[in-house]
Amino acid sequence: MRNILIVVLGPTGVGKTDISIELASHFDTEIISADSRQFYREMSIGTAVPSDIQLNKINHHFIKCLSVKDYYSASLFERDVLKILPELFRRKNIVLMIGGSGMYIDAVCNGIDDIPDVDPTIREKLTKQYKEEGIESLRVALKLLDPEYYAKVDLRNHKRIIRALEICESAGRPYSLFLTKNKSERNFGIIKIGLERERDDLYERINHRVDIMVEHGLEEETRQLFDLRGLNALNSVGYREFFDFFEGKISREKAIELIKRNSRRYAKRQITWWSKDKDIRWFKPEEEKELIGYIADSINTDN
RNA sequence: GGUGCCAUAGCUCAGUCGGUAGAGCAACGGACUGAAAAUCCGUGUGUCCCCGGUUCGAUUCCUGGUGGCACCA
Repeated sequence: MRNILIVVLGPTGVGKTDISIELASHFDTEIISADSRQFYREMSIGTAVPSDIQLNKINHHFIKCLSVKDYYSASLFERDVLKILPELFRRKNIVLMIGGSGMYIDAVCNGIDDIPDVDPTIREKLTKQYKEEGIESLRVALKLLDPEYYAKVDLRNHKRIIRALEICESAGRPYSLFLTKNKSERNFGIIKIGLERERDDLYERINHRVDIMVEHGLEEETRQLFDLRGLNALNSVGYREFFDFFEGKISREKAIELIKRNSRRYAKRQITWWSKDKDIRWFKPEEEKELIGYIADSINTDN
């Protein structure tokens, strides 16, 4: 039987964790987390990592394996997942990958173009330029270095422009030359499962989950990370809002309210990301039997 | 029971000296290749409480309801 990676995705708060534990038990396998914030061991409460009970019951990978100080990326995730998969497939025919980080999931499923590494000081320099001279100066540079990308990039999004510029400068060639969009071949099958809920239901769960996080000590977890708040990993929902509270910019109540709102908006962005992926088969969380049946059928048909 | 005030977007409210309406928040839609829980773009979504009346035309003025609030009993 061919090896298969079963990807379970869905917006934040939809109930991925609980179902993934059920699925892993049922199919007797392990879980790869594809959540770009659950990687960090300093961030537990605010990222809703699986409970210790769940972690003890099922073998998890890529949970709390990094420090917020570490650099990480979708590309590194692709590399690291492809590195451990052969060993997992030696033990199990199917492996679960659960998460909500669309780009990370795509990197594993489709691959991501090979683009040279960049010296961090180049990005720092460009970021400084952006802050001091504004986005127009970045546009001018990009138009010169990579007119092709300039023509199609969102010229109001400084992160996209900085990314392109740092590659141009670092590689000495236009960024657009590296973007092949070719899909990588994988030597395993992939089944994508999406979990969905009615919007009202999802938002209610998100709001409630934030209250639970606060009860469980999110404020304290965040306070301990205050000095590191400039790090990218901490530019995350649930953390940035509390940092603003600690700095006196907003009230505690406002911070909690904003965590709820920003979580809802994040969920919407996730839904948008997956809306065009026709390979995803969507299920409601209560359709667990159908879901298990679908996976079992897929395993038998996929060759 | 009486008197007064109010009723407009999901919420809080503004406004139209009569020509079918707009702010904030919330919400909705979209983009996305090593920062992605990031970053960026777009969109008012409305029986102006209800039934009548006056008027060419009523969300606006008038009668009567209904609901809410306040005060007096």
